[in-house]
Amino acid sequence: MDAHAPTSRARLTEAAARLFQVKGYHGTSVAEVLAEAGLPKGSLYHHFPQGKADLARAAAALASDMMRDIVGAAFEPAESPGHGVARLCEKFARLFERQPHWRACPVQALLDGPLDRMSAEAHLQAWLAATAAHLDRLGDPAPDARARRLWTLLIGAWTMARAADDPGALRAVPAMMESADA
Amino acid sequence: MDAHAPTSRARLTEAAARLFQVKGYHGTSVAEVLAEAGLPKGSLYHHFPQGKADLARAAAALASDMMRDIVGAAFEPAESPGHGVARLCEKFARLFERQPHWRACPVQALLDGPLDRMSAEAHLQAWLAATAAHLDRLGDPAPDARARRLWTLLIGAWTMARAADDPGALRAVPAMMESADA
Amino acid sequence: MDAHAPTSRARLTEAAARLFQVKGYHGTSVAEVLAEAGLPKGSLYHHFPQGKADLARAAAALASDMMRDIVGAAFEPAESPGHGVARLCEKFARLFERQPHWRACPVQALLDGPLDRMSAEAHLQAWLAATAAHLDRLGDPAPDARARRLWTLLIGAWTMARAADDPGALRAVPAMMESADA
Amino acid sequence: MDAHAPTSRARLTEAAARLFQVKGYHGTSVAEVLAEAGLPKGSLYHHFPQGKADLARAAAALASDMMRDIVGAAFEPAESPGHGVARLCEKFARLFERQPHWRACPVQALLDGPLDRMSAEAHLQAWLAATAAHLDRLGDPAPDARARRLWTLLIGAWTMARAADDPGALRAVPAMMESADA
DNA sequence: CATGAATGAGGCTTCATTCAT
DNA sequence: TATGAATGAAGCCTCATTCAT
Repeated sequence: MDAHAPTSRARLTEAAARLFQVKGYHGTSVAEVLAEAGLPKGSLYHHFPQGKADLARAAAALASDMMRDIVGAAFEPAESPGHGVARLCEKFARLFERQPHWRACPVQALLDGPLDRMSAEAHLQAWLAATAAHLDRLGDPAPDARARRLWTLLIGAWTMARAADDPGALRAVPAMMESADA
Repeated sequence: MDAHAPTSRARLTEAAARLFQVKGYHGTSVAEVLAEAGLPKGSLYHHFPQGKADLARAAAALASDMMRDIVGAAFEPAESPGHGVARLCEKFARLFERQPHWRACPVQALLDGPLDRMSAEAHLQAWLAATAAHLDRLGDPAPDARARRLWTLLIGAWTMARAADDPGALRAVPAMMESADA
Repeated sequence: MDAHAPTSRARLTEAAARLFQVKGYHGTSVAEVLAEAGLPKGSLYHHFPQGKADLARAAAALASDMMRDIVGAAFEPAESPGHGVARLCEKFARLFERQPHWRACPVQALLDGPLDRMSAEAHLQAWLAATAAHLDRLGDPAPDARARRLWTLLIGAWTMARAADDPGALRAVPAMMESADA
Repeated sequence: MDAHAPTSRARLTEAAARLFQVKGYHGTSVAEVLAEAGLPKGSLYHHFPQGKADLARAAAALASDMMRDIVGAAFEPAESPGHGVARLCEKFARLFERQPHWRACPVQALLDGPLDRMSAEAHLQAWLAATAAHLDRLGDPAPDARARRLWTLLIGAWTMARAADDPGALRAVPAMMESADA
């Protein structure tokens, strides 16, 4: 009702998205999600009748929407495909540095837990499609292949960044996009 | 003791490596590991006094050794860096197709569970170093950068292959290594 | 208020009577009752301030009234005690066949849940008394004993019918009433 | 191992049989069963991997065996069918008086909870068969019909005894067996 | 009067681990 | 050494009920 205070459902979804991303679906208890959201025990099943699995689906949808927004915010002011790629990688590097739950690759969260593979792939394809659309708009001659290449590198780099506890791998992605020797 | 029949400890480690890779550390119960290994309930703590965490460390070490062997087997008969890369990607694609637990990216398993980040990175660095050594031997002018690029792409491609339920992404990696436009 | 459309209270009572009879008081949740009645979550406590226990009392009263009506409908057109008994047993057999919730013996429902034993016995005595009155009117020489005998057999036969998934036991009651050898 | 101290499994089964008979399957919590058996929380699933439903099956089997023993003990010393019937009813009346959990009709317990109908009927048929065998041995001319009649009356009488809080109904069964006018 | 949201106690079950044999 | 039994904390979920609107 109140547009300013987030609803209980939204708080649960946000808390779940954060926790599942860092600790995984099985590594996160619903009690933790409720505590993170600041809600009492019984309030989960009112908003998510299917329980934890429902929560995972909502969290994945939220993460997917956020990712689409981040891609949009990175590419919209860009003046060239390369500029957009650089902006996106830098955004991810800063998220990695500043927000603990962004240290885990958001794509991995889609593949853990009860989200069926088809839904996970649909989310991933949405990100690829959004990226390709921006690349196309900016004049990239092969937007689909470039988007796929970019995301392949991003996922791998994110995993390496996490293992190294350093966002350097994410910042190295633009150079890897430009040349075969980087 | 018997060098031909796998010992109980080895069977536990192998079962754990398989299960942790697919379902994650928190998604796998010790009961499942014991069932997969075909061993009785009480036998875990004889071989792994620290319990599940011990098992995770042993499983990671086993997976790491296997990966080093796979890299070696791919690069040793290779006649050029590109040939080695192609052989490695094809090996991974076939593992993905033929063995269910290889559908999950083996690097991800290092980042779940109680393995400390330093150990996970050490395993990953070992794979990078082994790959770089082979590339160097085969005459690659920038073996470290190429190894890093290869593994970044492999990790990303593996994740995409899993989401798509198709090893095509892994087979596309060699082309991505060669040119900035692939 | 509307005499033609059943009120919310009546729909709740009927739903509860049906469900408690089949699944028992503890086996039925208030959410199920509300769903069966097609009413929203919050509406129970407007009609039954004491909640589930209140509902159980109303359901028992409703079942008791229905039973008295069934006994009346069976015996009123009867031309002899035996005819009335036969009609009553046949009615029960048909209810058993046609309405799922009549597969469970209605007397059992009185003994589960928060209905105090005195109330349960009062309902049962009312059925016995109604039956005895009809038998007396039809000229039975020992109406009380015959009513008691009839209901003892009916309760047992109903239980057997349910276990056998066959109303035959109910249809066998009239013969058991007539002779010691049936 | 020790033949004198009942095993944990036996204590659980006995506790469950008692509690399910009085309070019903849904009205009894596993915590209550464990408390009644004097065992800690985790010990149920070691002996009954399927949990509460398994416990219900074991409890029904135990109750069924006990009933067969009671029937045997009543009829073996009997000198005639009528004598056996009288002894059985008196035994049940005394159980009703002396042991709280025998106030509930043991047949009803078979029809509550997860025991499938076929199993419930099998138990009931076993009691009928045991009773008929004894009646036959004692010279009853129609043992099957008489056994069926006896159990129909017993089940009904037990229910009435419970409602009345008085075992009189059970003690009235022999007379009902003998004559159509009782 | 009517209702969706909220609430926390308690339900059943699984867990990793320890113990007695 | 090897193992089935034991253990209780913690897991997810359902429950009957109350409340704010």
